[in-house]
Amino acid sequence: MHRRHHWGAGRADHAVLAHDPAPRALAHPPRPPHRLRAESMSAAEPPADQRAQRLAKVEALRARGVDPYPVRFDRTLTVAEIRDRYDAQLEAGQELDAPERVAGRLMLIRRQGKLTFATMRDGTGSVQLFVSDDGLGEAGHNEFDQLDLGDWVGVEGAPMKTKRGELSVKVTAFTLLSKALRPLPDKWHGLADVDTRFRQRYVDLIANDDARRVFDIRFAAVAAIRRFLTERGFVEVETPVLHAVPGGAAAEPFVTHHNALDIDLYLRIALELPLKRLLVGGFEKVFEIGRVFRNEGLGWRWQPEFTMLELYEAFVDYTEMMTITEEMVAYAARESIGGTVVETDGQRIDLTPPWERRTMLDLIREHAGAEVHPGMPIEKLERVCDDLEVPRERGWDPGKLVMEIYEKTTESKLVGPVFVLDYPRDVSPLARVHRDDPTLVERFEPVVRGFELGNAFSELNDPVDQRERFEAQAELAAKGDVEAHGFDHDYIRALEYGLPPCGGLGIGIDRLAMLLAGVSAIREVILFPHLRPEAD
RNA sequence: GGGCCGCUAGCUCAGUUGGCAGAGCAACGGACUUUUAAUCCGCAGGUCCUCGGUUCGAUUCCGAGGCGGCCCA
Repeated sequence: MHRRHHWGAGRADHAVLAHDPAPRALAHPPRPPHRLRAESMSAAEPPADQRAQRLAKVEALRARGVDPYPVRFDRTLTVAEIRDRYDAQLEAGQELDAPERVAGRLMLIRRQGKLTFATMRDGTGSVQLFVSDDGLGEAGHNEFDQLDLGDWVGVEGAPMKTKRGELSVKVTAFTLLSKALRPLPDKWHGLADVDTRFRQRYVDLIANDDARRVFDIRFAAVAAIRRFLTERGFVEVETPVLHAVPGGAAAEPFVTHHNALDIDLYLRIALELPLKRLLVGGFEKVFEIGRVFRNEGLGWRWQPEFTMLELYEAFVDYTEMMTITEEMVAYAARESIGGTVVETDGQRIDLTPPWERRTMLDLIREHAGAEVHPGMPIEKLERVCDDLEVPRERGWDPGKLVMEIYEKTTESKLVGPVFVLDYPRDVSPLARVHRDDPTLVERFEPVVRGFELGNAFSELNDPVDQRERFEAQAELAAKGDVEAHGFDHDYIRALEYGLPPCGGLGIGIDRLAMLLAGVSAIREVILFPHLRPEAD
């Protein structure tokens, strides 16, 4: 049984008492209306600071024995349920007499003489509150008018429709549920300052409807992916975030330290190697959705931590990964945005399978007009680079040059969705050599809107070949490449027990969310993106 | 890391060719019993990001720094 201060008056009061287990008339007898302001501050010199004014209200409430932060409120319906149940059956001007209890945040208040209209929002939507002396009594109405925008309130009242036909709750009792000390941003313009939007995402979510929409899409898509994979027999697993040898991608890791063992550990840069160990162990279809960390700059599509989906399936190759990718992304789109067509930047992109499949070399020919191949003499490739004004560094091998040409001249032009197939072997130390060309690997990236959504291989399962690839990476590391793949001896040992032939796929969940929500910055799809710390 | 741009009231934004700092919303006081970003009248609210410099005087000009944005690497 919980006490609450629930304002009601006159005949409405009895309706409250009838089903309120804590008779508030005993705990908090009605008292004459009074102005908080008059008792807490001088009329001639009101505090300028809105927060101070609201704090004074909190103190005034406490002084009268009213808890401005009561422990709970039992509602009978959500706002959406009120709307579903009563919107169609009420006509303008009609009132019911069966009260409901709803709770939410006050978003707008319109005072019209002796009436007060307020817009209250909960997690499901907004509904208007109709407050009058008739319903709440003069004292209760005065008390209601002490509420501020942003306050959480619980109200009791019957559904009604105003003369203009607006579905409302005719308030016969109310409780302050949580006093907001800070004023909301501009009710029309919302919160626009980019810095503040990300630092104080909670305010962004209150003030900007679009912020909430983006996250609803993201989390609906993630839930859909889980369903999609689970229904196909994939098992969701969890593998360590702390790695002794960071691997599975080309990236610089974050370093941390384990005190008891006195060793440095690395935050994972990919999920890949532990998951493939599971296939060695006999799992045939596994996936993990998890945070990975890469120690690089912040940019419109870069964040130091982001979310990856990786999945591995035994006995299949990368062509099966293409099928899974296009079907899974289309499913996630239907479940999150209701269709497979996304429109952004004036571009209309149809994610309906099947997606186009093109080799990287073919796409470079089309978009850069250059004939390249990782089997070409390196001097020739360097000349192509220079002709195309693609910056290169001394020591790059042919595969790296081809990859760089692709990334600088072609990738951003691909609207897609398109599977870019068959990458140079030199830049793909974990992928199986291509069945038709020893300088390539069986790898693809799904590309949409000019950037890759993920990465997939026919996985390399030959331990001798894998050892040679790691050795090549170690040479790069010795030359100073901080992104070279670490030599993971245990991974080689695992392969020596036998990894079945398998396909693997990684999808950048943040990038997928960007695509589905139609936003162009990764920060928009991450609830609390990293920024430089605020100055004190 | 480099270049350019921004930082002014709680929020959204003007503005000052160097001389008491402006609006809308929010707040505060008032009018209004069916509003919808209500309207109307009145009234308050500022470390003009920070620190230095120039100047009789700096929010404005100069320099350094902080945070953010865009472009480039």
